[in-house]
Amino acid sequence: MSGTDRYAEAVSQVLELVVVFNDDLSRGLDDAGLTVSRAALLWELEQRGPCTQRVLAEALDVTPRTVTGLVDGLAETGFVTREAHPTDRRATHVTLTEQGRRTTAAFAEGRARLGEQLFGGMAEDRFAHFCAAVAEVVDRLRAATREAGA
Amino acid sequence: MSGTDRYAEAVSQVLELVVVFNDDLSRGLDDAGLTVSRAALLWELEQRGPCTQRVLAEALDVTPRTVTGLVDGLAETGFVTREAHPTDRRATHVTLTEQGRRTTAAFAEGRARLGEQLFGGMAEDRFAHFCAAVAEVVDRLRAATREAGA
DNA sequence: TATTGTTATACTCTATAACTATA
DNA sequence: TATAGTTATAGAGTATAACAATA
Repeated sequence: MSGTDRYAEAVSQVLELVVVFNDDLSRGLDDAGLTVSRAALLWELEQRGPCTQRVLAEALDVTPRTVTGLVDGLAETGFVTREAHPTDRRATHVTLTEQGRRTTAAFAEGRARLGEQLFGGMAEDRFAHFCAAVAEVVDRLRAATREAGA
Repeated sequence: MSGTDRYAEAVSQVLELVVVFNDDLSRGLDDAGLTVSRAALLWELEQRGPCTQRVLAEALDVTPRTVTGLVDGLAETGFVTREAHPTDRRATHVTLTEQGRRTTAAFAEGRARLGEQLFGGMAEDRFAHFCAAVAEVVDRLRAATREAGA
C-alpha cells in the first residue's frame, strides 16, 4: 500500500470514529434530556459563568438567533434561566440553575468513565502516541480551517 | 496526573477532533452543494449500486421517511434519479446520475488529499500507533453501543 | 449610530403515525 | 396480511433579514 493510500485509509477510520463517537454522545445526552448543541452551550456556561447570549454565540460560532432558540429550550427544560444583566438593560445574563450545575458536574464524571472505557488497559506507548497524534491532527485541521476562512 | 485524569483529558481531545473534523467535512461538502447526510447516502449508493429506499434506510440507520426527504433533495439537485424497480412496482431504484458519480469519485480524491494534509510527514511509529488506537477505540465504542442497545 | 436580542421566514434532518399502492 | 414509500405533523438546529429597545 502506498503512503497516500494508508493515509486515506486512516482518514476513513477517523471518519468512523467521528460517527460512532457522535452517536454515543447523542445517546448519552438524550437520556439526560439534552441535545449535543444544548450540552455545548451548557458546557460553555459552566466554564465562563453567567454570560450574555452574544458571548455564547461567538463561543459556539453560531448566530445570535440560534442562541435564542437554544436558551429557550434550556430554560423550558429547567437547565438555565435568563437573568437581568447588571449594567446593560439590552442584554441578558444566561445562568445555570441548580439542575444545570448538577448536569455539567455529571459531564465531568461521564468523561472520566468514558476515558476508562476507551483507553483502560491500552499499552502505554500506544496511548501516548495516540494523544500526540490526535493533538497534531487537530492542529493541522484548525490550520486548514483558518486558511479556508481567509 | 492520575491515569483516569489522563484518560479524561484524552476524551476531551477526541471530542475536539470530532468537532473540527465535522466542521471541515461540512464546509467541504457545502462547497459541493451537499450536506453530511446527503453525502452519506450518495456514498452508500456508490458502494451498493442502485438500491431501494428501504435498503438505504437500514444502511443509514434512519426511518424510511427520512430517506424520502434525502432522496427528494438529491434528486432536485441532480445527484440521483428515482428509477422503476425491475420487479417490484411498489419500490424505487435510487440511482446515481453522471453528476452523482463524478461527485462520489471526488470524495475518494478528497479523502486522499485530506490524508496527506493530516498525516503527511508524521513519524512512522506514531502514525502506526494512532491507526491501531483509533481502530481499538472504535471497537470499544461499538461494543458499548451494542450493550446499551440490548 | 452601534449593539442586544427578538420576531419573521425558510431550509435541513429527524421522528411517529396514518395512508396508498402493491405484493 | 405485510411491505415500500408517501403525506401529515412535529420538533430541533441552522441561517438571513427586519425590527425594537437600549447604549
